[in-house]
Amino acid sequence: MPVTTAPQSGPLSCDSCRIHNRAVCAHCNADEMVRLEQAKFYRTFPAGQVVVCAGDEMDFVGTVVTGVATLTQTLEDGRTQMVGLLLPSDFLGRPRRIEAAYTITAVTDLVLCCFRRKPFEKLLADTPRLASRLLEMTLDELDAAREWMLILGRKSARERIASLLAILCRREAALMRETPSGRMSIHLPLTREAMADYLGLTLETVSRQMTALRKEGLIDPQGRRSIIVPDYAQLVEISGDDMDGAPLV
Amino acid sequence: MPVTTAPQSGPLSCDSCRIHNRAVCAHCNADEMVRLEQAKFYRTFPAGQVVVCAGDEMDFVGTVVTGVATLTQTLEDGRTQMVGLLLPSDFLGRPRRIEAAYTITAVTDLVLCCFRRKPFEKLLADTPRLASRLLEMTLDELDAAREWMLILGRKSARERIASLLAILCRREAALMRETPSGRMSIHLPLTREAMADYLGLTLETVSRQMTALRKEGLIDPQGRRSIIVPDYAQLVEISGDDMDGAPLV
DNA sequence: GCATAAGCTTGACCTGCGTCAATGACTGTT
DNA sequence: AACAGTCATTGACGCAGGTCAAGCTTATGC
Repeated sequence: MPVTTAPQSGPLSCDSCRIHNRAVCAHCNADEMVRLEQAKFYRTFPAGQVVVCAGDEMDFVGTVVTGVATLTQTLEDGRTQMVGLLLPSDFLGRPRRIEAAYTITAVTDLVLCCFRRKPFEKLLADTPRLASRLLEMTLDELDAAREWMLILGRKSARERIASLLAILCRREAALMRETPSGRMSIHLPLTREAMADYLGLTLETVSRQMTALRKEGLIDPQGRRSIIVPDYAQLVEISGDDMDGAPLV
Repeated sequence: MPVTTAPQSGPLSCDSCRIHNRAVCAHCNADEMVRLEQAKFYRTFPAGQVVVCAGDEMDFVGTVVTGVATLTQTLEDGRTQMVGLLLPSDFLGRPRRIEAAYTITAVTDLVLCCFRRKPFEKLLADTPRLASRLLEMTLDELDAAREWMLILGRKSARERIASLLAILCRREAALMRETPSGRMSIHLPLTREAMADYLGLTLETVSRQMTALRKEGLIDPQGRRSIIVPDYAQLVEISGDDMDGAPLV
């Protein structure tokens, strides 16, 4: 499988790391960063590759540096539900757990900043600032999961699509340290099938609703991986939310 | 509103606390427990009462000592989704956040062991064992939320009901420090409407599926708040899971 | 260039669950 | 006993979204 976007792998320095300020190491001081830098190592995965399968042993934890990965759960008969979408700065793996609870898949080329699990647990115990940041991030993830539960439990297909696009807008804006508004252009790394797995729908339904939104002028697809949202507020309007939602990471 | 089960409120000692070993304070040593004991206070709520509304200021955090509470989210048009079910030993509130993100409601008479938010944040910062336990509990809640997402996104009504009952079996067993198996009797504190809010269904659908499961002999309701499960394994069977799921808290 | 595959769109049809509505069961009150 | 209120059950009906199937677009390999 060819690597289409060159992953920035190799020994990056934490000084120049573009996700440091949002990652698990964000609150560490200089001394602590030295220790982290000594223990870290990078791993890369090409688009489409499985990072770990649910149930497999996972002897590392890490942070997404570039690319996108998904967490998915599957029933015996093949029904699949995405339960996490990992974007740059998101943390993966769980301290003190050996077996992976979910299947992690690289959906684009992926660069991870990793730590072996045991040494990371030691660092966690010795570095309150690291532990406190991890708690904060986990609580944010829990909030995101709960917003997602509302989508899965109570929203129509149309509202679900709009909700997903709105979430991606907010993420995109957060990266630029802005609040989402007006006309926006977002990157959509997911296939229709991945969107369906995210939203608890079938890929046909996703496709139909995307077509409908396009025809109504609510979205304007640019090629296969990018979308222009002419009016963010309008998107939120039809997502069913009343806009006062927490600033979802 | 009459109090039907006498809440064990009043100044309980942490020594005799029946949920200590599963609560946020579980890993604290004697010194730390002294400090917690000085800061704690109990609050009680009668069944049906709202503890806090989403968006309201919440100046405390706490642990469920006895009773059951729910976290719910609501869309403007009234659609409601439960996003958390708080049983004894579960933690509520979020350090460093003032506004409640969800509506918390007592579904039975409820006793909470509370701390004012600010002092608790101080304790968290000074007590690694407290912080580490809170992280562990939050990660467990995140796992539970993700299992729930699979239910909401991909399971049929029948499977959802079975999943909920299986989860309650596991919780019931965990309380007794056993693994669920064979014939079990579980307490069901939720109304049909609350079950529907949990499962992303309507109360009519819940009622119909409960009737169907009863007629098939998979459950045997005892009055309105209690159910006998003749065969736990069979319940898991029809829940769609393949049984190897994580031991869900 | 063509071949193959992966992903997307669209149509026709069907079904599981939601909606609306009536009735029943239980509990506490006067 | 009669009642009022809450919660649960059951039926009739309709529709949103699932299923199955065909064809289209775009990308990649030879």
